[in-house]
Amino acid sequence: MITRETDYAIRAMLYLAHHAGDGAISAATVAEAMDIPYRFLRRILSRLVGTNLLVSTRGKQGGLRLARDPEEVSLLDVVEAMDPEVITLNSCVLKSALCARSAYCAVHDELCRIQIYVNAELGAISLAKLVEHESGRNDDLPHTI
Amino acid sequence: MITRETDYAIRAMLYLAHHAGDGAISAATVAEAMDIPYRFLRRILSRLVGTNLLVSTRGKQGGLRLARDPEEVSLLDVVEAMDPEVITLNSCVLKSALCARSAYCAVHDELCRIQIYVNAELGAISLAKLVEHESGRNDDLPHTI
DNA sequence: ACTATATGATACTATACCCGTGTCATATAC
DNA sequence: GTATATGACACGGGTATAGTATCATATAGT
Repeated sequence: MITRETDYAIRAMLYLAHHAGDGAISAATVAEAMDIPYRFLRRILSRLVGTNLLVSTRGKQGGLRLARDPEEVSLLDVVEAMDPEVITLNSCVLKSALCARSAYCAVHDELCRIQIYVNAELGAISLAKLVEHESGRNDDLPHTI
Repeated sequence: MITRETDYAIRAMLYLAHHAGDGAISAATVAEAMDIPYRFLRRILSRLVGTNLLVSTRGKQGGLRLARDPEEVSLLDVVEAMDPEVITLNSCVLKSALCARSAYCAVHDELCRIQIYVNAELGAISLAKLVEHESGRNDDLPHTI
C-alpha cells in the first residue's frame, strides 16, 4: 500500500518535474501548490534529497530541483526512496527467511511473480510520461500539476 | 500489503483444500498443522465462514470445510474476504473521491491499470492449483501443506 | 555585517491498525 | 449430560502513520 507520505512524495516530484529548468523551487511553494502540509513535506523532501532524487540549495533563492531528468526518474524510484519495502504484496516476498515454509510455498512463488511484474511496471513509468499525460489533458484546471 | 491475518487465512484455506472430502476439520487441527495461534485462527475462520468461503458445523465431530470446490476458490477470494480493500496499491485507486485531483491524475490511471492486473492474476490462482503445486514438490517435507 | 530566507536534523504526539489473547454463550455427537 | 466444537465480543501491547514543533545552519542581497 502506498502511504500518504509516498503519495505526497510523488506529487512533489511531479510538481518539480513539471517545473524542471525553472531553477530551485522552495518547499513552501510545493506545499502550497500541491496542498501538502508544509512541515510534513519538509521531511519528505529531505528524504528525497538523501536518496539522491532531489538536489537542494540552502539560503535565499534556494530550494529543490530534480537530480535527474524527468525521463530518468520512475515511479518505482520515488516509491523505493520513501519505503525500501515498496508496495510489497506480502512480507514473505521480501524476506523469505520470515516464513519457514517459503522454500516450498506455492503462494510465495505466485506472489513473487506478481510482485516482479508490478515493480517492472512502476519502473517503466517516468515522471516525464506522467507530466506529459497531465498537462496534455488539463492545463487550465485548478489543483492540477 | 497482505497482513499476517490474511496470510493465515490463505494457509488455512490451503490446508482445508488439501483435505477437501475428509469431512469437517476442527480449528484446533488447522492451528496445529499450520502453526497458527489458535484463538487468532478462530476469528479468521469465523470471517471466512461469514463470507461464505467456509461452512462450519458445531459440536462434536464438527469443524470447517470449504464451501466450494478448491478449483472454484481463488487467492483473490480469500484476500478480499479478509480485507475488502484487498492489496490496494493506493487508497485513491479504491476511492477516487479521496483525491480531489483523481479525475485528472495520471498516477491514478497508471496505478489503476496495475491494480486491475494484480487482481486478475490473484483471481486466476485457485486453491486447487496451489495445492497441486505444493504436493507435487514436497509431500514428505515437514511443515508443508 | 546583518537579515530574511531557505534547508538539515531531530524530537515529539495522537491516532489507528496489527497481532494476539480472554471470556462466555451456544450447538451437537455420543 | 458432557465433552467437543463454533459464535460473538471485548481487551491490550506494540508499531506505523500522519502530522507538528524546535533549533541549527547555510546563503543571497542589502
